[in-house]
Amino acid sequence: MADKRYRIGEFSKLVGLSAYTLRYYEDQGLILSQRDDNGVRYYVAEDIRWVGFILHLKGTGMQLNDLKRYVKLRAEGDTTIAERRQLLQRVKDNAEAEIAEQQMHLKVLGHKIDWYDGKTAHTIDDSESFHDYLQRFQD
Amino acid sequence: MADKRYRIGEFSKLVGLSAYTLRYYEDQGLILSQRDDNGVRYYVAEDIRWVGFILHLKGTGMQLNDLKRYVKLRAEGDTTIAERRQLLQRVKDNAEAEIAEQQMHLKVLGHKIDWYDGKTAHTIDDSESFHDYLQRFQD
DNA sequence: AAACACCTTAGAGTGTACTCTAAGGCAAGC
DNA sequence: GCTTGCCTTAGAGTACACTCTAAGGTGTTT
Repeated sequence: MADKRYRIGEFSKLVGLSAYTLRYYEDQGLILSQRDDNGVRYYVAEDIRWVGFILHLKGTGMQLNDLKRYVKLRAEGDTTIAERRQLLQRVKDNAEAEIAEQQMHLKVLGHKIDWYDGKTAHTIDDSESFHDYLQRFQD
Repeated sequence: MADKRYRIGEFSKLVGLSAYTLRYYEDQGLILSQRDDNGVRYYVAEDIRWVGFILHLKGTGMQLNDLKRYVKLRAEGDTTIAERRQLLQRVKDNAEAEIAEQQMHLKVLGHKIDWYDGKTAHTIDDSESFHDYLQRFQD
């Protein structure tokens, strides 16, 4: 495996981030790239995995600031593992709380859709407001 | 029930939106308010429920634009019920897809935390990278 | 030799949803 | 009579994460 080199255009398609964003992330310290003899960026397989992991973190709602802090800690070596773990745990707890809240809101939205269906099918009395209807599901 | 009137300051605390935001939402057509003899806004119990519902929709990730469209349709009367239902269904599908994605990302984040724990407790071999470790959970 | 892909710095622009200020004014309560 | 809370319009500011342009350049491919 002669460690294939990907230039920014190819890498961009590979990871699904624009070249702009890749340079921006590099500026921000999230990504590193190597350079060939002409100063042109290139990336290797390892970088695909790293960007992939960053995208997992971003996908949980982790913000750039926290991501930067995480990357900084990582660069400081194994002594920061506990701190990194803690940071990720906080992000995880946060994300889970947000999902729980969203699901609660979705429940109401689902009831509203059902209510429309009931009205349309006349299986819900014309006089029953959505607010009254919702009361039926107080659990 | 002499329909208690809430002025914007009190209402703001009640629904958890700043007075600025309430006026902004009114500008945007999401909320209506009534006025007393001096032109001062007031809200009634029904408005609490309406704002509550709006917050449920917002909480699912529905954007202001869609919210505006929804409110506009609502104002057009019963003939738009099918369209409203469709709009809400789209929002619901979207939200559910987003949650599913977030949960997928959260899974990886969870594994990373476990991996840190394994490293710290030395139950994961020093030589095993996170990427290798992750392979164990390919389901 | 032209087209193409890349490089740089610095800064402007985009979208979303607020959030606040300025500058004027009215009405009720202490 | 002063403070407090409200009113208006219009516009500026904030936060986040990009996204793009300008204006110059290098090196490779057709």
